[in-house]
Amino acid sequence: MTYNHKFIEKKWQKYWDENEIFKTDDFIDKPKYYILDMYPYPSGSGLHVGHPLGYIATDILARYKRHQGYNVLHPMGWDAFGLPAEQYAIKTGTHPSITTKENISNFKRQIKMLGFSYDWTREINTTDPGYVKWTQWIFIQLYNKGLAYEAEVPVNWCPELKAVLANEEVIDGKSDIGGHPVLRVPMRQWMLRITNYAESLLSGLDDVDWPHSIKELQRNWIGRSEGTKVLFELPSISKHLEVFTTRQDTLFGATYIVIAPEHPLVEDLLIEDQKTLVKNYIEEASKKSDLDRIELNKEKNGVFLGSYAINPVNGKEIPIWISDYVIMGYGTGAIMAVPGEDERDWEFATKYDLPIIRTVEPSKDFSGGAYTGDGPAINSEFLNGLYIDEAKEKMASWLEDNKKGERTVQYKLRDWLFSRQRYWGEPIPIIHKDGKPQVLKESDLPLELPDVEKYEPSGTGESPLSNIKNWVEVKDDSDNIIALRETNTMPQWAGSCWYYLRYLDPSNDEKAWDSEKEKYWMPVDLYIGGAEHAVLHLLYSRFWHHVLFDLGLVSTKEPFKKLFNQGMILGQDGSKMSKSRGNVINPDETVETYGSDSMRIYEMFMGPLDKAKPWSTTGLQGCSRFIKKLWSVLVDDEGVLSSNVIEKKDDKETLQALNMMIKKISDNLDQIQFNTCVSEFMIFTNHIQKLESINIDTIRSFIIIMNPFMPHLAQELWELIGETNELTYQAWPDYDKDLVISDEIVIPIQINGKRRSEIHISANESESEVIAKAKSDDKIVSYLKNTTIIKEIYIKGKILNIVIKQ
RNA sequence: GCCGCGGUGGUGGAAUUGGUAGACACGCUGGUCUUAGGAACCAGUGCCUUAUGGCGUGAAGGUUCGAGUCCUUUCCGCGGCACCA
Repeated sequence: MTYNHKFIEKKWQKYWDENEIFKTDDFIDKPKYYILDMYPYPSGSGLHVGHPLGYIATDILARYKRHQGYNVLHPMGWDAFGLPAEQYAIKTGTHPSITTKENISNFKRQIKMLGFSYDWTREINTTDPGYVKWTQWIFIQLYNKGLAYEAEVPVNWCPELKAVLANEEVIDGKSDIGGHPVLRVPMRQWMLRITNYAESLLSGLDDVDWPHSIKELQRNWIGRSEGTKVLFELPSISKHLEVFTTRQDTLFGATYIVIAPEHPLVEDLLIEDQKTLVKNYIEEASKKSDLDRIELNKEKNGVFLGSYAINPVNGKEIPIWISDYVIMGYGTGAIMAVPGEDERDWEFATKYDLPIIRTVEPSKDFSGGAYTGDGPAINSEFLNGLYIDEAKEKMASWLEDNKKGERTVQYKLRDWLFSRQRYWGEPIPIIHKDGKPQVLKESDLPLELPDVEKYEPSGTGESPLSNIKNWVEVKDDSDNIIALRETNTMPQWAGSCWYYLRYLDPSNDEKAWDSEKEKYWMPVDLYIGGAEHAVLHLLYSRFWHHVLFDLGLVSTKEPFKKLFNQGMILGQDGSKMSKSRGNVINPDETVETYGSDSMRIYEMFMGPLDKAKPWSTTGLQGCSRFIKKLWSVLVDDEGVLSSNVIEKKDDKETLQALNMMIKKISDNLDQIQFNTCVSEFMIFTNHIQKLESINIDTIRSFIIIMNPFMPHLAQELWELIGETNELTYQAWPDYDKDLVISDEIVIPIQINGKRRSEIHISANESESEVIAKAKSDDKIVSYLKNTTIIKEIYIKGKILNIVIKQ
């Protein structure tokens, strides 16, 4: 009987469900292991085969850890607020909650057909009122801690989407979703003070086991740089201008100042003669979208304001210009230009014929413009001769001693724009009374979304909620004053900032989570998901977690101890899977034709989990063939256990093969290397296929170690060998150290590092025996004729190299 | 431009971390079986060459008894950031 995946897979999925095999209890007396997937946004188009890649990996590890005796928490849920459901609502009038519900049920069906061992009793949905309540509650904690505030800020306004986007949602001046142009428009927004946590978020990276590249990405995003704030006197208006620089050592070479067009002192510093020019320039600059700014990147433009500043180190008057290559959002929005040592300043100075003074002696072979390398200081009085690091130190001290500046640290990280002018998101739990914001009482949570007739944003940037008068207006009975609800909603990331905490206690109505449960389960031991969330979700959720830690609400500073990014599965043509390319592989068809075990092991067999690799249907067929082969080796034509599987003692070779496989699979699982595990199964299967009979105990161990990868097949075989204990909780087999080495070893013999022959030795032969044997090998004898042996290098059990001279 | 990652057969990829390069699989070739196709099974398959032998991990150098692995230079690809002072 050939392997019937349809019947067998359904049978065991039903069994797991009905018996709640994967339900996880809190506080039981086993070491805990929390293994988390990045939960999906349930889109209308369903999964393609790339989506479950990470879920297969976590499922394998979750099952492996259960075999190892861990209490495993492995939950799944839905990130269900978001734009697509809302845009669908705008088009069709269908309420997003209906679309969301349908999509979730389709996603759940697809995820379940792959036989994952989730504890579905902990399933969460970010749009459930019971979940929204606590998302809003956390917002209130942030607000009360002074980390949420309103501000009139230039935002990324996308006219096409009629929405304001976060910096992270804008790619090259276009919206991440849809690629529409994005403009800079000032609007009232809710902001979260993530910048207060810049240092904490940066230093926390040292304590987590994350991929090097993701840590670097976050470090770059936070963008810490050390320098000084330098005070330049402005004699014409009797004020000071603050400038941030990391190159205070070049201060003697600062020949002019550039400030951002939005800088508050522009107005004061502007002289009458330059007014028209400057006003025009500012207007042009403010109209530019991000896209324009990038396109105009090549040519720097600016205008002289007409006023001068005093260089604090030598008292010289230097002109003040404006240019949009200086941006208001970073540092102080003003720079001291040192064309001698900065390429941008060099370009600008050359264009407008501004003076250039070198303050670092370029190396002899240097022939360019700005010199950014190291060298002794020149033209810099008390700094002359000092190299950059020393000169920086000395200048920083001089500035501090003379009250002309101070050392500071700057970050690139900006505050997080937290409001969206949308319907389908968590309402921000704020009312505006007498024009002042107030948070809702905890007892008023959750603040649910009202029903609306039109989902379209108002077009002026206000959310559809602003049209619902009887929702927006709230009358307080005590004073009869009408207060107005906040009509902005939270961005999609809000729910995912803390969902991993809700899994710990998903139906608690009294608290967001029970603190004893939190202490038992946290931190997440392993978190697997796509690298595209490197600076969005992963930075935002760390930020919330750091705040919750400071509030004493969680017990660990970092939420995710170990992070692993799965790679993408590409189409058969090697390009990204997408509908427009027509190269999408549907998992429904794959599972229907080949079964979920085949799909699971194929996705693992394709290559390293973190690499991008193309789908191959013939490769999948190979895995399917392997499963059929394995089945036919162990099960006979009538569908019962093969008569070759018996009580007997296995030959040594088979025992070695088994123990070798156990060792390699255990080692590889610990290192998240699944492709080689699948090879091991194939090698072992090829071996036992040749045997006339095999010990049932060997098969029992084999079934346990294959279970994480091919759980349906494993369960069926487990039943066929007559086992009645629950397979999921069987102990992982140990390997016998003496049996992972074969008795007979092949030793290659090299002459001067080139392989010339090989000899067979037994494991315990001594060096001199091996050398003697090698020297009597026919080929080696001929190579050694008429030569002198200089050296013999023997690496035990591995290789022998004989170094000779002619 | 800056930061990070990577380049191994016709293809996906192995290689105990300095010790037989190409495990395992796909594909291909030949064979067995079959009316035929498919499936299954057996054998072969890095390149050049007649067996012998030589060459081979993007390229060029270096360290070493020995380099895919370490060092230097260089080329190419991918991901991220991008006037951040």
